[in-house]
Amino acid sequence: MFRTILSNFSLHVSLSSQEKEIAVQALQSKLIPKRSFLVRPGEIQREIYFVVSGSMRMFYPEESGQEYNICLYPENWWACDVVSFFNQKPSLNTIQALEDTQVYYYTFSALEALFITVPKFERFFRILSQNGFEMYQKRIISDHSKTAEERYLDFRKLYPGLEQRISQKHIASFIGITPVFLSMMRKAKNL
Amino acid sequence: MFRTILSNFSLHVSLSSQEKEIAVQALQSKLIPKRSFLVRPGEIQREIYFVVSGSMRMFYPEESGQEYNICLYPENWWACDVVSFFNQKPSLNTIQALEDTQVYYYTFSALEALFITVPKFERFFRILSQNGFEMYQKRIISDHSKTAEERYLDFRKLYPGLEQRISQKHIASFIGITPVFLSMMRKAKNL
DNA sequence: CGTCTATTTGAATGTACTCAAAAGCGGTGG
DNA sequence: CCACCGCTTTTGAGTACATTCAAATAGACG
Repeated sequence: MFRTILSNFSLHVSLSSQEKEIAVQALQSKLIPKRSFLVRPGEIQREIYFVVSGSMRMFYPEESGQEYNICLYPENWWACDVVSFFNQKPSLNTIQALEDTQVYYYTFSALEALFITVPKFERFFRILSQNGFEMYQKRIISDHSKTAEERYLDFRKLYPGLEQRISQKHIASFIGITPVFLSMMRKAKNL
Repeated sequence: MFRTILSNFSLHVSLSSQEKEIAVQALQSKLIPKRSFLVRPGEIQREIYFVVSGSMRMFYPEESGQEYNICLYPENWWACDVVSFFNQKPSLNTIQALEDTQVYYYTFSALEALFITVPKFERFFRILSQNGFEMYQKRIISDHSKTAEERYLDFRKLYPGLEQRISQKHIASFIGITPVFLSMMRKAKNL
């Protein structure tokens, strides 16, 4: 049952079976219906989610009503406004389920407790944050150096198969183009 | 002498005079000549720099020879490839002085020692990282939502006065446009 | 089935880029 | 200290990439 999350932990730390047990005990789980929200601007992110199935997005809702997808979270991704969660300060963003989504999650306080009992997890989540940091740095470079087509292909490499599960407008928003242009491009280039 | 760095610390942590003393003792300082390099791709970032005067840039050097400025660091900024430094893994980027630059710095091991004697500094540098994280997230949204002109004005707000000290091609690279277009835009709009 | 949203299509437009050449500026050596 | 060389910025013309607006079509959901 906890196979996927345990193998995710093992990407960065190696755990004894006892440590695995402790980590798993502290987890909670829930099903998030499509279109429902986990965090909204002004709220503090109090939980960090591991996506078992389904997918979510984090977006910045501009005053104009425009939404900018910052990150997509399919299976095996950790979904969370990292800045809000680790500083327990209000989020600027919204996290929303794009499909019915099954998650495991730690509350902030459960995670604090886990850090004390099994300090390795501090390392794990530090690496997780740093990977996010690196991913965003690369996105900036990619936005400055690549065409929409290249960014679309990068999206498909980063999130294999996801393009068949979520609407094109969310993909367009993620790569920073209009849905209209994504549609034209896909047709013109047979993508 | 350490006024600027101490007031920088006090943005996020409050320190006793003894703690200040310890922090300052662990600092080293050096002068980095214009155009010289602090980190190069493949090297591990072993020091974290506080800019006292002058300025530096971090850029990603593409195979093609093209360079993409990821961040600019004038006075009172901490300059460092965060990912390389905190994980002590090879950097992908280059850090270079844009002017003769005076810095204070901690080596990685000096900082580790400081974290043990004055744990508050762990908090300080965690907040520093998270601020970087947040800044990059905002850059992505900005790249997806704003025009070159708006991004140029944002640049000038973020780095007051810096536009008179560094070459336009570095500004253009930072905001993700060509130097030619920056020049045209500044003329057309009297910026 | 009907409504609402998402996608497609087309035409016109705008923003930013490329290429090329000229002008400006800064550092270096004679 | 001046002259020259190399790099940066400017200027102009032509082009490409991506957007907007609008209307038609297709899909999803109650």
